[in-house]
Amino acid sequence: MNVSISNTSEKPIYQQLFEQISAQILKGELESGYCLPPIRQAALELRVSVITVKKAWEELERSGLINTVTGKGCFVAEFSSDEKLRIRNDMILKQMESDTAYYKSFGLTLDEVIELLKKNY
Amino acid sequence: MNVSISNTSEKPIYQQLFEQISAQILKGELESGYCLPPIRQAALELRVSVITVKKAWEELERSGLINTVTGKGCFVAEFSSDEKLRIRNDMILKQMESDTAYYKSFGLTLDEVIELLKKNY
DNA sequence: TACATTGTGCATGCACAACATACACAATTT
DNA sequence: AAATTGTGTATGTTGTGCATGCACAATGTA
Repeated sequence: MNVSISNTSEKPIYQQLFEQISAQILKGELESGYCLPPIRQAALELRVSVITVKKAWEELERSGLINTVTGKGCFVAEFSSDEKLRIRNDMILKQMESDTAYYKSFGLTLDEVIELLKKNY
Repeated sequence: MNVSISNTSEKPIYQQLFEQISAQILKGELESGYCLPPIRQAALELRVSVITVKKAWEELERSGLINTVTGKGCFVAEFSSDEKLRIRNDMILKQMESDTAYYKSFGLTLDEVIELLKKNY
């Protein structure tokens, strides 16, 4: 469990959790079959409610990233590297769509965006 | 009033309004001194509540983009092109910071991000 | 079976978005 | 001046989503 949550962030806690665990799975930091910590333990560790953790785990389940077994635990799903890459790109593209919409609304060109990115990445 | 709002968007209506009007002012589409439509008329036109419009106008006021005069109306503030550009860049940079944080969390390099941008902008 | 550990379901509190309505102030008309 | 119209403002209500605690069900182990 290598995650850090911010209570001041505008993003809901469960979403921060979901995003960080997702990234770790898709980057390969958490291997297939790995058992996530029990929601109670995670909740204790992160100082949030069990339900908040559960909600994040639910999102992971719905995205097909983990398999939940009542009474046993939550395990990172099995999928190929290709599949992993596809899911990662889907997530990133979905995010990028809304990002670019914002930039476009201010009249930015592609080159301007790239210029700003180079300065701030 | 050339704005379009989506009731299904995850973003609050007042924020959609704020972002679109902001962009129009900073792009120069709405000139200094221009009088925004009365909140009642805008509300009627957009089929939302007066209060939703007011909230968006309040954000504009707080950002220094308009001046509100009770009984008269809301007017686009006076500022130089330089100032306009500065505000625009501030808004975009603030957004880009959180965007890039997301990309980085998935382990994307700057080049990968630029590649994706070129494909989808 | 008995018990501990795991995830699940339900009811609550709180904050915020959106709404309808009524109010207060300024400009105009009479 | 007083009344009317047009403007933004304030109050109170409703619905939705985040976060919570506690009791329940399913699984594994002694």
